[in-house]
Amino acid sequence: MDLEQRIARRQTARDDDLLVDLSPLNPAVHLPDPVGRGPVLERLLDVLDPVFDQRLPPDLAIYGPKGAGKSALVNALFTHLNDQFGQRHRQIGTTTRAGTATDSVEFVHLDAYRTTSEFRFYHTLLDSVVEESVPRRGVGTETLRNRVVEEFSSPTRTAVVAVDHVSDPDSPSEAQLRQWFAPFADDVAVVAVGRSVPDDWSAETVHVPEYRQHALVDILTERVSQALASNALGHGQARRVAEWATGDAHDALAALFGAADRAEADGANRIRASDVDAGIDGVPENSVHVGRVFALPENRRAVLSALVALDPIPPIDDTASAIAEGSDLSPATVKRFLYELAERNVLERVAADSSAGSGRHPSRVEPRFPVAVFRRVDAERRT
DNA sequence: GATCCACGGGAATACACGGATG
DNA sequence: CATCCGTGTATTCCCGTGGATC
Repeated sequence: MDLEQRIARRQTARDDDLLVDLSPLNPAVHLPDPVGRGPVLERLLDVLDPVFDQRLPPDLAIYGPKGAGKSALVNALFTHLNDQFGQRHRQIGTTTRAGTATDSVEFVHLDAYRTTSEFRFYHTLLDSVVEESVPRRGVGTETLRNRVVEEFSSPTRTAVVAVDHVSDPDSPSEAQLRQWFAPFADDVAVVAVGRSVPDDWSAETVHVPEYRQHALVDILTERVSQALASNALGHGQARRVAEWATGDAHDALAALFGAADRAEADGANRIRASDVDAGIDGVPENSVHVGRVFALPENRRAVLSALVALDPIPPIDDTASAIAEGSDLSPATVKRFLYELAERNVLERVAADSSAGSGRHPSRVEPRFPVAVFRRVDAERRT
């Protein structure tokens, strides 16, 4: 957010308004400049140093616990580096390959949650590297792969490709990714971002430790200052949330988002202790990152959207038919999706009341992500 | 050059079987 | 044992694309 936007937001926000703009409290939104990450950034720049001589850096694994800001770091760093080196994209309307190509290194940030098949992998990669749009249908995986290889066969074209969320159960394995990268491995440097270093990783590694208490408070304070009217949140409350979150920025932000959402709904002009309680309460233990929920395919998100509108959530069959009612999916399909989402830990199956008759008892699904954040952000993107 | 159609990947749906439960 | 949930998987459907055909 630039200064002009901030001023505009302040102008439209009246004095007694609690909220200026909730998006800085959305854990899935990355700020352009990470707070309090100087040493790690230095380490990353050390490893990436060859790009300053237009050369490819070594492969790199960035690892650290959930909510430590790995994605935010990579996102900010790659955005800046691309402005610096990715000159190719600045050439307007240039699709010719020969002649205009300059020595440049591109920085591509992929999300493994969204690149679940070989086809999607090549599609996303190609799409972020070429100007023209890449067909999503009617074209074979091999065709896409050949086009990617062709793109990178140009001697001046190289890229640093970060793959976020590797070695997660729902992501393709690192070995799998290796295989997909293999046809043009000499022309790209791979940055694997995840909770741990992939097995058999022989290249560079950079560890991103979890936030210290005070660092997390700083982050919360910074984001709150952009999101809420001044003095809307006491310092003690920020500390309390940071303490509860034990270094996990995602959970802390989600809790504050929920607190602000509730305070606003109540017409309060500041965040009260009870709002913080409720906000914390609205973040499940071992919560799934909301960004992951938003990365789900459109129809799954629509199903979740309808699910969080149900209160209370009935047993699965009733849930499925209630959701199917307002969509063009059949109840059987919705049910299938719900089980699939539970399998992927986005939802949790819990025992529904078991007093009913014979046979196996149905269950119910509960969200395992911060519902307040999802609900509000989802509603916004729908309008 | 216009039209047609087979192809490909993925999503939706159907279906069947295994196993939990009383 | 009867019943019905959960899950794996086969099948159908969808829909752009690009080459074949005329």
